[in-house]
Amino acid sequence: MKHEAIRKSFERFLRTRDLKLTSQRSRIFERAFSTHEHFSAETLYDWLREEEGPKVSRATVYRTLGLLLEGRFIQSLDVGRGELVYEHVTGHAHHDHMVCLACGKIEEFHDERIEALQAEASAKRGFVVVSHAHRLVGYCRGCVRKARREDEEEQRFGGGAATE
Amino acid sequence: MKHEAIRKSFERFLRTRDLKLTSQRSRIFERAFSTHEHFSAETLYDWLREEEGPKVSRATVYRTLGLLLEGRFIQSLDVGRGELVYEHVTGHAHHDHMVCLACGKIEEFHDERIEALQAEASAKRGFVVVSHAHRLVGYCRGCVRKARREDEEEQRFGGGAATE
DNA sequence: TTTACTGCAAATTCTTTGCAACAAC
DNA sequence: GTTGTTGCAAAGAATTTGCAGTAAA
Repeated sequence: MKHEAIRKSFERFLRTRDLKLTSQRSRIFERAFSTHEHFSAETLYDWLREEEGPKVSRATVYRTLGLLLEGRFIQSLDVGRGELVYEHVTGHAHHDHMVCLACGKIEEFHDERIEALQAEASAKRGFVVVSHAHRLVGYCRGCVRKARREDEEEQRFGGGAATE
Repeated sequence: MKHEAIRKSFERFLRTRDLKLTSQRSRIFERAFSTHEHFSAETLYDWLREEEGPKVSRATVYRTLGLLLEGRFIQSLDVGRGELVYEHVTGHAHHDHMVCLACGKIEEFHDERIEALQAEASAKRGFVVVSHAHRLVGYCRGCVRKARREDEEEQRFGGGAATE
């Protein structure tokens, strides 16, 4: 689905629920869908603050994210501790995540075979799946390389004690 | 690994880090490992409050959970929004989770084939996995049945509008 | 004009922390 | 005795909420 169609869908969503299309909601929606990055409520709030346009308060960001979530336009994912992170789901194929502990980058991956096995496991238990979260936590290729380089240098120059 | 051995391992863990085995830590450890249920910090705190023994404050519960986490005796999992939930990992085979939205029950499942595909996906991207969280969210068999029965009764007796 | 929306600041929820008294080692 | 621990209450971080003014429809 392309941007234009998604926006229409959001407007329809608001109308069916007798909600109003305010300039704040519009800005939040546009900003959230103009990126392919994952973002937290705070990040989105910061973006909106830096860019020009009608003022949007933090409370409204949270409230609108709630709406987008209900409408299944976006999806939240828990990336370790702390704040929730969002990504748009409409117009974006389903996928799972790999979260890098060092740089925070979130890579997406997808494997039909895993999905099939998941379906099999839940069917066997009579469990009806509404959504699923599949997250691998570790170190991405770039950070692993970087760490390896640093280890080598440490060896070469003789470093101090290893600290965390 | 059986209980006795796990406790020894915990004591060893404390000793290597020059930490002390206090009655509070001991109680928290014993309580956490005496159940196969998943628990939150608050739940654990409540258990300790109801049962008799040396007083344990909420702060100490959090601090000790932190220690157990560092020592990989327990593992945390994000079950939807809000608080973190813990389970012991030592002496317990690896598994994934199905979380029921209706009753909150957490079922465990495991499939070697999924693990293998996960390993394949991460290897392909040069991603080094430290841990993973795989969670299916939905409705368990019991709750699905219950909901179905209620739907049938609603039809039979003619219910009002469906509300959330 | 009606009904919903927004910003603000205060409230909540979960978790962490500073500090003085206290208990392992 | 030392050094790490505890409880308490206050602090923090993320998110929610009550309310009076404001803006869509």
